[in-house]
Amino acid sequence: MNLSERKKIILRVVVEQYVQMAEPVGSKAVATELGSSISSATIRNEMAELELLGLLEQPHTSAGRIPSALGYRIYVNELMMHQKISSGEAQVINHMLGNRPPGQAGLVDQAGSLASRLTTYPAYAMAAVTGVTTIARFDFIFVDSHTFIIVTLLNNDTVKNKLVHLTVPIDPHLLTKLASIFNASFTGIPEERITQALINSTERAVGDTIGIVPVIAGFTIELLVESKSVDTRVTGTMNLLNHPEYRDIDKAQRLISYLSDDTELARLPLPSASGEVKITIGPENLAAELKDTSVITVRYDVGEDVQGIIGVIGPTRMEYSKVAARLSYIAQGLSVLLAGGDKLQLGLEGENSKLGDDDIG
Amino acid sequence: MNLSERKKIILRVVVEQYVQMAEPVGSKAVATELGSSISSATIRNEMAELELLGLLEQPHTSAGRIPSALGYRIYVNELMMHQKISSGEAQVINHMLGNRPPGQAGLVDQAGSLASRLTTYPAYAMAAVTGVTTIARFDFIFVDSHTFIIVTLLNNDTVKNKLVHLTVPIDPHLLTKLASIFNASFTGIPEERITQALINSTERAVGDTIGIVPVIAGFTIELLVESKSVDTRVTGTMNLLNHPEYRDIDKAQRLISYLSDDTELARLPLPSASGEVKITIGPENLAAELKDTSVITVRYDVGEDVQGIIGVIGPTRMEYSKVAARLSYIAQGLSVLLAGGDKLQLGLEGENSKLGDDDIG
DNA sequence: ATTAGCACTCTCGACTTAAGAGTGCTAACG
DNA sequence: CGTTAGCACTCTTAAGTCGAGAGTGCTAAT
Repeated sequence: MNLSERKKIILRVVVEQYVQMAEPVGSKAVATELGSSISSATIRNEMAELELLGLLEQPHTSAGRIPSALGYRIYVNELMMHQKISSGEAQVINHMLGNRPPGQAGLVDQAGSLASRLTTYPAYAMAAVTGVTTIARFDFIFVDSHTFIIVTLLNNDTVKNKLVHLTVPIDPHLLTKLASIFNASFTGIPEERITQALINSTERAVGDTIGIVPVIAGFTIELLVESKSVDTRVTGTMNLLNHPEYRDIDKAQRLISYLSDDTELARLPLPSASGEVKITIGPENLAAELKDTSVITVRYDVGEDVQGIIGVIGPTRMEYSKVAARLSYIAQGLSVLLAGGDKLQLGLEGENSKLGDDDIG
Repeated sequence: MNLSERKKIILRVVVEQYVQMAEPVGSKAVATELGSSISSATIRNEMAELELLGLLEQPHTSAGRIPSALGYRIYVNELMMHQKISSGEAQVINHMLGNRPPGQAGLVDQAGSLASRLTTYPAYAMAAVTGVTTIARFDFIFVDSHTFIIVTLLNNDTVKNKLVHLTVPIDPHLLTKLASIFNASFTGIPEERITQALINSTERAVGDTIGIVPVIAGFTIELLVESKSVDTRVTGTMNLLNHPEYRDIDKAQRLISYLSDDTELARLPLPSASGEVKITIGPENLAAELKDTSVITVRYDVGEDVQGIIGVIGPTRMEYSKVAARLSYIAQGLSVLLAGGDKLQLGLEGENSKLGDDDIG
């Protein structure tokens, strides 16, 4: 869009004033903001033209003007100052991502709640594993004659376990045999290849008479299926209520119920590259429920396999630059922490290593 | 409180009408509800007396009457029909508690969300472990020269694990040694008794030069501390917005922010016996924020050690009998499922056993 | 003791009005 | 020709007015 320099300035001022005040801004307000270098009458003319161009709108004849979706778009693309996060804020974010309370839900969760707190909008976080998950290794721990533990190491370096109680006694040697057979035939294969045929043949190979093989296989399948699922968390939903556009309970509720539907959230726009911030404004959203809300998402990648999204949803009247900067910073932090965070370094100069708790459970 | 039979009937009708309609009920409404066996004038007199007794209130001179907190109390204690849950509802509850999606948060979580859905009020669920948690057994699995897995079995039959990466190679024999030493000195003791002195002496006994003992000890402490924590979940907060008393956003927000404070929630009234339903009405609550909300809680016990609370918070105008019945049923279900749910039965007549996923993680 | 009747009170929505904000237009100016 | 001062006009919003409706309390009759 080719706008005169003056129109750009005026558009920017209107957007910024409106974002801050949540009320239509009039020609006079713009004039004083500009230090009265231009008269309000001139600004009136310019604003009328900006309205013709579809960048501003008038809620009613005798009110100031507010940006249209297109106006926000121009602002975001061309006029917005890309602000850097302050070093103080950076420290807060680092601190909170680093010192998450143990036993709490995972890091991604924490990132979501951090995002919603820092932006005062509802945030959602989703972590997806795009690579194929397989079991790298099985171990079976004999506890007592009626109890053993299944321990599996996945190819993404997480450990999962299950305690199994039996009603018939089990021979420790059987567990050893099970381990070697499962390690031979169930490791390194994706969930689709754990077929009933494989289970049956394994059962025969083990000489299993008490149905222990299907149980282990079932546990394995469950793990692998679960690791495929994209799980999404939404936090800070009630932040909505702080913003005047959601004083209307029904409006708030419509958005809230939209936000609590995971399948809908999965359809939100995804940034195509790691670190990229994607801003979708009002009607640019496919979902009708979001036609006057904006979505800002940022993607973070961890290695090649894992990628995740953090996003914030709020009214179109949003502090785009601030939100984008903070999200972006959080995403960076996540990439770093997730890449190296839960591997414990030992044996060097006795550094004060931190425990990751991702796999505890 | 000694009330004439007629006053009791009138009070009951007023409460029930008001609970349903959310609007003050007048003498005429009561009369028609009673099939006009008594005239509205008589009822007016009775209602005036009930107001003098402090059981009814008038929002303003020319409106109907609404129950006071005391009125609700009398209703709950003396007049309420203790309704049984319908068999259809029971089935729904059973089904949802049984078929929770794998990989989802725990059963308690599910129970909370079930409670909020069935009652249309915000619900909170909290599970507390009152017994002392200790480690029953350690195992260390050698993965490769720089990696091993810590597997611990707790005395409450859950398994926790952690993957440890090392920067220096480790000898498998060291792991065997570690296992025997940790099993000898770290099992069966509560977190308080894992002192720095114990860690130091263990380190010497192992001949640990790479700082591996403190890491394992640290993990252990973390586990035991975590197992002590009471974690509380609140679900369905947004249900509030469906109820007319929370059309006022500020009021809703005050309660919502109260609900998101775990430490406040921990102070809510607790039923003293398992299965008991405790109802706290409006100003009976200690917290000022709850002065016009009611809290219904029910306790469930699992064995001797674990006990938990499920509660529902809503406006004083609440369907007490319905909520109490449903909560009570959910609590029963939880007790049963938690007592036996995650132990897998094997080796009998090949029953179709279900996998519990509480410890998978 | 109960009830019909009635005057009284209070809320609520509809309507009116005045103030205020902001605009668009016209005419004057450099 | 672009800019600006001035002004009539429009529209929203808050405050005030008014009447209908609901429900009460009281009185008097049964």
